Amino acid sequence: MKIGDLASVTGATPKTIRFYEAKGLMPEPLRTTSGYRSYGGESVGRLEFILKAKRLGLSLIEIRGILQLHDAEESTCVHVRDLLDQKIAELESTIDVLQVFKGDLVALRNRVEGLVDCKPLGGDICSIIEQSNIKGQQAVPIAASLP
Amino acid sequence: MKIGDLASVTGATPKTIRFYEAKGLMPEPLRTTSGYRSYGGESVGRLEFILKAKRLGLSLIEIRGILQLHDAEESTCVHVRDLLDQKIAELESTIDVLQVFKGDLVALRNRVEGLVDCKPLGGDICSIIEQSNIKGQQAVPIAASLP
DNA sequence: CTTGACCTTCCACTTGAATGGAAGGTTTAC
DNA sequence: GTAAACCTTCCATTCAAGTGGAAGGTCAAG
Repeated sequence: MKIGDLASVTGATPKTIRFYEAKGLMPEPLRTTSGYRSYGGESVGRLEFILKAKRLGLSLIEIRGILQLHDAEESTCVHVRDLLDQKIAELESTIDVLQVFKGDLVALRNRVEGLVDCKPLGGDICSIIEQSNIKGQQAVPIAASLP
Repeated sequence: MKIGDLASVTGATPKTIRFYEAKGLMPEPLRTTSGYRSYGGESVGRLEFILKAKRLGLSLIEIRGILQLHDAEESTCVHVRDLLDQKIAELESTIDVLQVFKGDLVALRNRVEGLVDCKPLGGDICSIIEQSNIKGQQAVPIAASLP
């Protein structure tokens, strides 16, 4: 099975498969005499596992950690469950933050409901923003990339 | 006012101020004879505006758009309100996605509650992940960077 | 006069997960 | 036998919003 076959079976691209190999997620496959990567059927499972784990929100680093445990023939179960717990906790905290933030934005938005022309007096640039009072040091990243 | 003064008044760093200048958010300031940037008081307002807008979750590109309207002496109000509406809609959709996703993760987590050793049979790598069935093509980015 | 705190420009690096493309070798289909 | 479709490696680029650091100029205090 060549890299393009593995790619089309799993829905990945050859580029991505080589990238996962370089990152230590996919093992180095056998090569044909001409140097082409040659995969066995087990590679399909491995790659599908990676893609599935990615869909669970695990990073490539985390997935590599699981695969290394597996490759060392150690149980991955407890480790993976801890990872899941951690992801759930992160999700909860993210959702909380976003909800508070959305509340702030909605409040600001409602306050400026009727404005049509707010060309500000004095040196101000935009009174909507200048009258905002959002706490926090960092921007909240919104919809960075979603499924 | 030198760049370090502007930085300490606003809480930014000189690096960041130069960066905003390079990106077209801060105008090119006057220079002293020795080449030092020399800012007037209006620069404080401008930079504070940028920092405030960032806290509202606007990107530097979006902020630059507002500033360009302002610099062209056009009203920014309707534009900014639209931006706010858009951010709020994005937030809502993000929160929805994260909540569904968290539900999926919790369900999966509960299903594997009692497992201690899940060394999988056959060619499987980790039955927790292999028994997952999360839809969506992309990973969900969790807590990428929060305030 | 020298030390240290500023300032200047420019270039590279960070994170994460790939993707784009060049230059060249191979295999398959007709 | 040749053209298309693959494959290889390697290097650069993407996105965002900066940060790190080097090499060198300037300014104020003591």
